[in-house]
Amino acid sequence: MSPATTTNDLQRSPLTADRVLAGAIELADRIGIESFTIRKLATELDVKPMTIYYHIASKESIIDGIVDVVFSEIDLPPVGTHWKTAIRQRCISARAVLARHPWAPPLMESRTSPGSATLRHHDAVLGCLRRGGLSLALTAHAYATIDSYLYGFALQEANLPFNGGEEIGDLAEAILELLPADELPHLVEFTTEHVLQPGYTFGNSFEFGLDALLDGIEAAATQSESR
Amino acid sequence: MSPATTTNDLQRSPLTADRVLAGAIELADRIGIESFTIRKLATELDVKPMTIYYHIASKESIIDGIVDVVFSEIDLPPVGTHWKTAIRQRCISARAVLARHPWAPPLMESRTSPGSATLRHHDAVLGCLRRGGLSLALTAHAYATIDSYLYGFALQEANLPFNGGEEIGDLAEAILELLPADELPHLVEFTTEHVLQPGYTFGNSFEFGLDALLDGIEAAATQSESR
DNA sequence: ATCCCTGTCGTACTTAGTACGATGAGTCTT
DNA sequence: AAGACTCATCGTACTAAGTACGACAGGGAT
Repeated sequence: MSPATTTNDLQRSPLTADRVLAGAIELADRIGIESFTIRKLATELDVKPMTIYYHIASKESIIDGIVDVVFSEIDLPPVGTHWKTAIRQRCISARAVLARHPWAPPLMESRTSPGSATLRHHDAVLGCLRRGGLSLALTAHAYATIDSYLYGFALQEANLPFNGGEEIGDLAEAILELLPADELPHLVEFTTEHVLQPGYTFGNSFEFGLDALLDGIEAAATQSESR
Repeated sequence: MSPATTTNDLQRSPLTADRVLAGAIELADRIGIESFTIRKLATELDVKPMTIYYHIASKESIIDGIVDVVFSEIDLPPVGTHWKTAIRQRCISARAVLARHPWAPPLMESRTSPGSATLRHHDAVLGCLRRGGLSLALTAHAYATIDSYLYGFALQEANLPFNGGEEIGDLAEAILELLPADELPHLVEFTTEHVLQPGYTFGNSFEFGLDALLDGIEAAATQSESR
């Protein structure tokens, strides 16, 4: 048997930086970013830890890389649509992406070396607002505000101590037993009469807030136009 | 010399959980939460690492504790004021507090065992909205939305790669050199014509967004009232 | 005097990031 | 074909950090 054709590790295609990032995202999605370690990633990739360091410089640069991948997954605001609609679509896409990657929100705004997908994303959003007629100053305000809402919402949604709609009851009841009901009447009311009601989901509030925000921004935009 | 009165470590009052938390906050403010270690905290408190573990259960419980302290620093919405004004005040106070403790935003919404100050804070905000006449459902939406904005903004503000108004130029220019200007025209325009202009601060956008949001919520509230 | 409680600490184990250099499999040159 | 060079992988080992376990000192209380 010729040594080139019949090896039993055919799937041993050489590791690449991209495969490291893909594996890292999968692992982070599964176990969370706090328990994410190079050693576990190596096991996941069927490789020894130090092999990873041939392809990437450090754990930090892996974080940089996967954050950029997350940005690349978010739909850009479509061109040729009214800015409000376009931004709305982009925000809804972003929320879906961030829900897939709950570890991402705290990281996305804290990277000091943005990747190319990140830069392209920001450029597209800025372009959308500018083409919509917003001034530079208003664009800055709008972008800061919208992304604050987006990341804040995703941050909260990702970190809720419950995930679907089952555990929430147990948790809420456990907390309710701990806390002095007479001192925290509104929290008790809120929990029992709203959160514990069937059908409640935190995520329900997303579009409410998004629309409130976009309306407010549009109002400010038309107002500053006519001034 | 009597051994009781003349010791040279008079300040050696026994360590308490509160002093551990206070020291932890100071240290985190100074060096950031990522480099915060029990060993450094021990040095700061002039004590050996294991002494800390007599007063607190784990590093995680320190985090729980200092997050609760941060909540306690935020002004509660004043009672007897219109909900919009009261919430506005509370948000402005919160932003100031979170700016003092830049490590806090990503943690505040991710604790599964909230402290008593945290619970009291949430109760006060919920009470403010309810007394303002908002329905339970609208209160939930409003609270989720407002806090999303708050944490998101603080998160971004805390993680900006610059701090005052000086380094921003260096950084922006460094990035500008790296990125292909013709592919990212809006980002280049935004950076050079707005961010690099004197007087620009990210924080300027806070009240703009806050008011846009509160206006939007108020509109939704009056609309659902008259329905 | 004995016992015990409280607060502090020394030692040591574990997990994790990663520096350094060795090694085997191609590939290229002469 | 033989040596040289590159690529990708890995073994070893150092360092930093969280923390389990138990020793120990000093000051009551019996």
